[in-house]
Amino acid sequence: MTEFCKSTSCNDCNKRLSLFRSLTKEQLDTMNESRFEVHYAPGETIFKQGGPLTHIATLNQGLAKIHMESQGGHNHILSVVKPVCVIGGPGFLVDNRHHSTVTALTDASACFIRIDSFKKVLEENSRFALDMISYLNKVVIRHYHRIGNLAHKHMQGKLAEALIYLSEDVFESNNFKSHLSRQDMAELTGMTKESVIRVLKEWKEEGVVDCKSDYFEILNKESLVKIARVG
Amino acid sequence: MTEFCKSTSCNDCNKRLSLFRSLTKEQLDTMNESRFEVHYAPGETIFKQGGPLTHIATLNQGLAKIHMESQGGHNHILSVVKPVCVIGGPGFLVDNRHHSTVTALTDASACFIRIDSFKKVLEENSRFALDMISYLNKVVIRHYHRIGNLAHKHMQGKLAEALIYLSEDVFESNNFKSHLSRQDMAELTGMTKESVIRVLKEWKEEGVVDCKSDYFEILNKESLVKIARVG
DNA sequence: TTTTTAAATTGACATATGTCAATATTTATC
DNA sequence: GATAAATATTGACATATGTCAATTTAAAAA
Repeated sequence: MTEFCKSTSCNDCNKRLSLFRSLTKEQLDTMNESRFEVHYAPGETIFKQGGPLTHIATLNQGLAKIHMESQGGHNHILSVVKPVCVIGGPGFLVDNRHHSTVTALTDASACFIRIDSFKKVLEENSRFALDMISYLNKVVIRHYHRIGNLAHKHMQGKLAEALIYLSEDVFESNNFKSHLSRQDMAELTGMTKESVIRVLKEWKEEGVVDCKSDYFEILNKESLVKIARVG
Repeated sequence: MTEFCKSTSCNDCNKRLSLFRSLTKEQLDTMNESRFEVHYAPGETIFKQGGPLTHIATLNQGLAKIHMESQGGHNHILSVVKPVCVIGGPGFLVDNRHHSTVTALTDASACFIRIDSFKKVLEENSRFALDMISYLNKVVIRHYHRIGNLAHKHMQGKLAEALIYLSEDVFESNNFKSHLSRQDMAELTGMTKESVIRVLKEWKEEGVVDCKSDYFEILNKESLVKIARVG
């Protein structure tokens, strides 16, 4: 059990999750004791909103969307995540419930760690706890921007922000296969799928962004950034 | 210096901030060493977005709004805070910058604690660190709802959510003096001030919410909740 | 008080964006 | 490959909501 903990590294790139950098071998073992891996097909649910939060998970392979189902039947995607990341959920140390649903967009695998193991290590290792606080603060900063975008922006601004987010934060490339349907894009931006289609068409004609199915290519980043800023 | 730390209690109600419940006398002293109090008049800036985050503050008296200035000249209010609360900011342990501006809405006083003192205590006291993680998770949960509201709701739904937020989370009463202008209400909901006025007028006629200046009274909570849910 | 300034309100109007239905295209299933 | 199902696209249309200017009211200053 002292072997390199799979739950902290990506199956593809073997990149270590920076959040876990401060853990000792013993602490990794503590988490490993309860650790198990699960594989998912596209569309399968990893965590369900409202369900009990008994485990923290790390996404080790594939792509997933974190989304919320809200009252009026409207859904919104909070983020798109790739390996290696923690998909714990903010119910941890609060109400032990999931506040969002996590769904695999591609074939994916996740490692589950019991929350009591996770908590134990947090208590033991103050460096790890500070890293966790830093991680959460980064999430909050992202939410700040998200709220700003949604509150006072036109479709073009919101969609531009979303594409820049996918390009920079998720796929780290100007052309990428998003694995997101038009409906998903709508739920990521707070628009309707028809509006997403119209703006994408407009940009295709203007040579700003090209797209075919769920494949996107940002042709004129400068324009897109300007659109995102102006709103 | 072993006297009861003002920075962790409200000057009015003397309520202790639950986040600080686990601190020992020595740890309170550590924070007290660098602690100082500042008084503000309405409209004065406590923290400025973009400025250096050198201190964490606790709001001990008065009311403040946490808001963002964004690119297109549009502002949005993230939250309205009352004593006792931490107004640290998510730049802590990230980039040590402020990501929002904090402005006093009434006469207010805040205690400043140097971030190195704060960090030192977080490192020493794992219970405190876990409380901090719990606190941040609660913030994230609130943002989830906020994002949901902004993304796919009509004016009525958004304004209803805002009034319920003020009533339940901030003022804990069905009638309250908000200290918020119509413009502030607009920035809290992602609407224009004109739209805020129109919806409030509509509700006044229907007997759902009464308001005069910045004083609000929720007359029919049930209706308001339904409006918020339907969107 | 009077004067000045800021904030709130109202109305007319433009338009951005959602809704709905029809069609086309892609993907899945047999 | 043929059929069925899901998804994407297009167009016509309604309306919610922002914009702008004028007016009223309230607050601050003199």
